[in-house]
Amino acid sequence: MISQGDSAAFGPDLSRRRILHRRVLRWYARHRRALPWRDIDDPYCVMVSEFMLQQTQVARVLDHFTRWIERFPDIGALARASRRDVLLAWSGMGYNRRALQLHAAAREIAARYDEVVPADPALLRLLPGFGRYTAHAVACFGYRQRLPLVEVNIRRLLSRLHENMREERALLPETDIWRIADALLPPRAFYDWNQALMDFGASVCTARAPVCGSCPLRTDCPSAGMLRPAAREARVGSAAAVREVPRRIYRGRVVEFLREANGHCADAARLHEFLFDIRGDEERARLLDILATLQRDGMLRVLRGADEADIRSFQGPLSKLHLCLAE
DNA sequence: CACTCGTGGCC
DNA sequence: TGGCCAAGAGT
Repeated sequence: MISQGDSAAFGPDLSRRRILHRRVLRWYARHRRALPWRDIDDPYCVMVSEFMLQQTQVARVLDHFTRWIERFPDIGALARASRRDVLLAWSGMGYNRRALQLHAAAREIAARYDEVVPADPALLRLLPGFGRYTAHAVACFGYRQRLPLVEVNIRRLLSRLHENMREERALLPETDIWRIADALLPPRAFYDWNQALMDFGASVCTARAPVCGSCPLRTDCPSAGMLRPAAREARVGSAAAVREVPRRIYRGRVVEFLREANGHCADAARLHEFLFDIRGDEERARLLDILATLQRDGMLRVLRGADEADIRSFQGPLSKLHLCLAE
């Protein structure tokens, strides 16, 4: 990827870019967090950390990462594990499909690549759960390859650094940010640079109330001191309008319920009681819909006489519907 | 491309 | 207190 070389704040100007690199890396040397997946040489550990970190704060991952590595120390161990054990070990992390994708990726790496995580981002990109960010992150942090990264922290930071943003929530389009990230990537210190930008975005250039006053980039940044909080969305309709609970909340509760079933099967009637205070036809349909999507995603197994295509068409009493965590 | 996917902390 | 947010990916 080549910089467009237009009016990009730092793109064409090499000396300004170097100043920026120095300021960020100096800040990083002073304020970097000690993270167990940082500056290690095991691409598998990097891969695990990157999956855990998808849409998840560092603090939560710190609670799970080391235990996970002890439980599944390498690609082979994870590939040989059952889905059930993987889902149990993932408890508390959220977005349970990530666990299944990590598992599926490990099995594919074991089968196709002799348990060696590919170094080529184009190959990584083909594995389940690997988008552009994760493929570049594993190649960069696992194999020391010079590749740009864009996730939420970097997107926010580079947006503000590139243009005068007026609202905290405002972001430049992601395609623009990838181009900017590529143009700003230092020739040698790219590993620390990528790590530094994420730390910096998490603690200085934050989503809400960024601390521009003490920011080492404030003289470089067109948005410094200009960011105002996003306006609150006015409530539409009646003041008491209640937002419906998203399906994924119930999905999470179902999976957690099945984890605690401790290997035994649960029947849908108990799940129905567990999920809903008021239980009518609507709640029954809601439950069957939830179970159908969980089954589709391979998170649970449904045991019952007839093998109908869709659980949603189940007619009998819920107590006759037995299910358990995926094998 | 807008929507879906968990969980918990934050102000 | 409830809406927003967090090292994104899949559809």
